[in-house]
Amino acid sequence: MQKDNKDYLEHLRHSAAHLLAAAVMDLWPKTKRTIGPSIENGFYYDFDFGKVKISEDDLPKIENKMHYIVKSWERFERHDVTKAQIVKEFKTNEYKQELINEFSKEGQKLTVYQSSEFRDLCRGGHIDNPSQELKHFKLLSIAGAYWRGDEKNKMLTRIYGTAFASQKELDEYLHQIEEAKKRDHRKLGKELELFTINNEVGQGLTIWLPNGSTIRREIENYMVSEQIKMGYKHVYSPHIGQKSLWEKSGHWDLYREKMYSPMDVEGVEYLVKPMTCPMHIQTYEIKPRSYRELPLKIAEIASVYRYEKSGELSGLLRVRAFTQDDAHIFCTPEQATDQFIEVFNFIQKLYKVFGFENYRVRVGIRSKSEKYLGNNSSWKKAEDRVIAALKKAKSDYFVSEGDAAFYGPKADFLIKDALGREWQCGTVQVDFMLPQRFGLKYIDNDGKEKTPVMIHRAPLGSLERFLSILIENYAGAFPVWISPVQVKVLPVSDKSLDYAMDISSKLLKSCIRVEVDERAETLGAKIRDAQAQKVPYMLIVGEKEKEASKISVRTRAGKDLGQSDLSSFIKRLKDQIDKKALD
RNA sequence: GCCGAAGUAACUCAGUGGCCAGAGUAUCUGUAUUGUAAACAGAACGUCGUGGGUUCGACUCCCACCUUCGGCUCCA
Repeated sequence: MQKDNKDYLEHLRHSAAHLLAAAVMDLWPKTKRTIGPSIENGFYYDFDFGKVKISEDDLPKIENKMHYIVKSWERFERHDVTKAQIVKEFKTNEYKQELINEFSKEGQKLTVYQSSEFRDLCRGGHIDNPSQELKHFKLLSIAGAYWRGDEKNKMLTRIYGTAFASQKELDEYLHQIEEAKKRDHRKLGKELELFTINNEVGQGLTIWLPNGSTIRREIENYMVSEQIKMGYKHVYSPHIGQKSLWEKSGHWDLYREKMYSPMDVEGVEYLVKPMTCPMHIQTYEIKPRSYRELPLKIAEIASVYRYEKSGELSGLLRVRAFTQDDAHIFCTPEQATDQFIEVFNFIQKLYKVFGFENYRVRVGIRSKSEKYLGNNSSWKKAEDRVIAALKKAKSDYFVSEGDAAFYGPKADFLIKDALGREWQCGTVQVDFMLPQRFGLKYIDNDGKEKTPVMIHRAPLGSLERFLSILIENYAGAFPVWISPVQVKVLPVSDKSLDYAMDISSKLLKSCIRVEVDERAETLGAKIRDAQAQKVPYMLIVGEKEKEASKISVRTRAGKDLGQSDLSSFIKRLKDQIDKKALD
């Protein structure tokens, strides 16, 4: 098999997982091993260590053992086994027993793969000769993981590692991880003074600092103006509302664990809003609606509050108060597909503007569970509608069972952060349930009352999450249109400070975000600091520029663009801002 | 919430069971007035995450808690 082949890498990593298990069993013979697949960037193996505590300090020891064991592994031998044989072999391992029972029930053939002394229940997918090929691996971390991914099950110890065909590729991968950490939005958020999350305010609660607020405001303004062009109507709604609102919507029943406890206001229970749908429904209900008004698109940049378990919080990626670029489209059933496609295309357009190309679309449909409202036929209809719309939009997608909202199927946009982790951002959801529950109606052209369809959508998802990925994507060097400071004026010495202030006020009048570095520092230091702040343009002004009534332009890429006059610089900058040029 | 790790100055990080815990950067003061990535000097800055315990003595050892990080579960 070709060594640069994706399957080869999977086989290599799966083989490494076997080797990891062998090393662990050698070091801690009482351990119960479970499963060890290859994953996107490596592999893992889950163990039940019993009473033994394993920590990251043990990883080098395990790695050494792996290097030792692999020398005697010249092949993976396949053995077909009967259920009776294999049950006996793993008689003290309830996890393997569970797998064996399941596999044999499904009529699968049971196979064991053996290398040297080590045998494992496995369906195959290995490299030919581990002693020759399996040399370049590293164990990376330890984590807890529930058996079969279920919170109700016992927590096992998962050991993560990675393996490559060559040392060079392994080193490159490890280097790449180190590089990615430099783009971490939490690190950049501090360095560039974008936001702060501290414990005085509370876990998962963001304060946007001036720089971050500027970025956010630009994006919000852009969203609002684009949506106005598409016929959206923007509203404002309160942050709390009576609990009965969410009882009516069904959220209280199905989503309660995500909401903060009700507060008592003069004997009536209120909730801090975890989502805005019921509020927007009120805007629909103010008067009888005609089919002529549909689609009615109600939008709001809306802050919502959801309880996330403390261990789930992560920088801006997962917070307890976040802001959605929310909207609800009320339309006729006939309009639903086209409305869905319009939203879908809008999201794709937005992501292009922000420079995201590597995202995936996940279609969430129901699973066999109790957590959904409504009956089978309306669900089937809605799911078919979403998939038909995606086909019509000619988009690639993958279907994921169990990822539907409780009121309907949805399509989510998944974007990767610096470390390659995927996060759900944009979402479009088709909803036949809430209009019914709230008794929404419109008068159709035949004079009859009908129930509209609702489309819930948030193209960016959460501004907090979207911005964190944006920060990492740009490594803090934002496109000019959203850069907190677009131009930094650097006087060569105090002598040119007046001229610098003059330039600055002209830029301000042209609505350019500008700052003057007034410090009595050397020019070199001023440049260095402006560079560290990733300011797109530095204007260097000294005696020469003052004399010629010009400015010298330097970019954050370190390019000296030479002298130009201010008006042509402003014109070029404005143009770049208007075009939302990526750089 | 669960598993594992970490927490020392505003930031990045050294450090040792024993005088008063250090460095660089940032801050403040002074000098230099500077031409495309770091001027020089001085000053100030710490409940060593919090609370208990062991000890003659704890930043260091033990316990509990808090927060953060990597995962799991959950999710925008």
